[in-house]
Amino acid sequence: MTSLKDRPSSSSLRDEKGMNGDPVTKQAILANEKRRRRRESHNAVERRRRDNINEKISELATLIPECMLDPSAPVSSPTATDEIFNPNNPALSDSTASQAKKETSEEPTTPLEAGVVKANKGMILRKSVEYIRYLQQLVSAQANRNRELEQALSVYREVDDDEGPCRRCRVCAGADTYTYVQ
Amino acid sequence: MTSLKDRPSSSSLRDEKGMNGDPVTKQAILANEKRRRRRESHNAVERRRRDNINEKISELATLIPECMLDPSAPVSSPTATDEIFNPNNPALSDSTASQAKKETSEEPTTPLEAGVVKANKGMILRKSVEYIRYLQQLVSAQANRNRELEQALSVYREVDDDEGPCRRCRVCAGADTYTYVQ
DNA sequence: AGTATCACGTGATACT
DNA sequence: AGTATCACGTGATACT
Repeated sequence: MTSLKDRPSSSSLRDEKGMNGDPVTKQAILANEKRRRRRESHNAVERRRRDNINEKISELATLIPECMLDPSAPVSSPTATDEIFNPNNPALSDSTASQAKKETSEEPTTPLEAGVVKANKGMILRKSVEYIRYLQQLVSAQANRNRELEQALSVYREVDDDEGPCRRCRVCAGADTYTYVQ
Repeated sequence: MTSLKDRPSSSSLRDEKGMNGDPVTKQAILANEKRRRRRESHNAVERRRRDNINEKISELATLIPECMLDPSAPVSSPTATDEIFNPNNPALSDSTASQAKKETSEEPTTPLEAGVVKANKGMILRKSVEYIRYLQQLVSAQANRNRELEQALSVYREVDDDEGPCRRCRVCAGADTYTYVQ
């Protein structure tokens, strides 16, 4: 439907320099002009929106650690809390200087076996979701660990708070001479 | 350019049931048919891609804490490491049950002063970038804090490591009955 | 030839 | 009427 919209924009009419005073023609020209301006404005707005979104996606791509983009990344199950402290884990390597993808090409190997997949938008968004989940779990685990440590410390330190400077702790520090009933 | 592409798809021709054997017509019909199928396939592919991207963006929206979506969010400077442990900070409230945006409307207030902005794609992506940066800083700060605590603990515990199980620590743990030489 | 990617322009729609 | 949002279809393009 709306098959009459693709009229060649009447530029050929306008260039027909007679500029005849036919009111119908003039009206049509004006209407077309108006539509043209509105259309172009609309296109500009849309292009800005598009660029903004793309810019943000590119920014996301720079934030997720590069090792998350490279391999096939087997869609880690969202409840992998155990692996959080695994040393060869993909986060916090640096996250400020990344990206690049230089690939000094020597042979035309298929990009699949090279491990570089050029980072689709879909890929980037998928990895962003994954990364946020990972970071959230990491923060949570660290908070737990922190609480444990704080509590363990408080065991030593609460004496200090209650009774002035902790002598027992000092004893612990110089532990070669402690005496203790069983 | 390409103003001849919008031909009405020849459905009117095909319905002209004569099915005349004109080879030119038949060829044109076949070509159109082929183009139509390719176009529709292409559209389906593109729609799938679009849906995937939109799904991921919606997923991101569920991950970022809702308080980051609501207010005007003054584009926090990326070097705000000091505020990381500020208690009224936008992360880790729950992050599993969020979103919603119910807004039991009473008066037609302008959405700007209501603090609900309906979450554009651009908004979601912007906030995702912000949130990842925030989480990265938080993880880093927590790691530092953890190292401090571990070290502080090691001051007390290195004795234990040297001389077997720490008895003194057990005394500390049951600290209400401890006897202690002034 | 099939199956992806992307940017683009456009109509529908909403808020100002 | 201006300024946004969105989904859609389409051509260009690439890899298989």
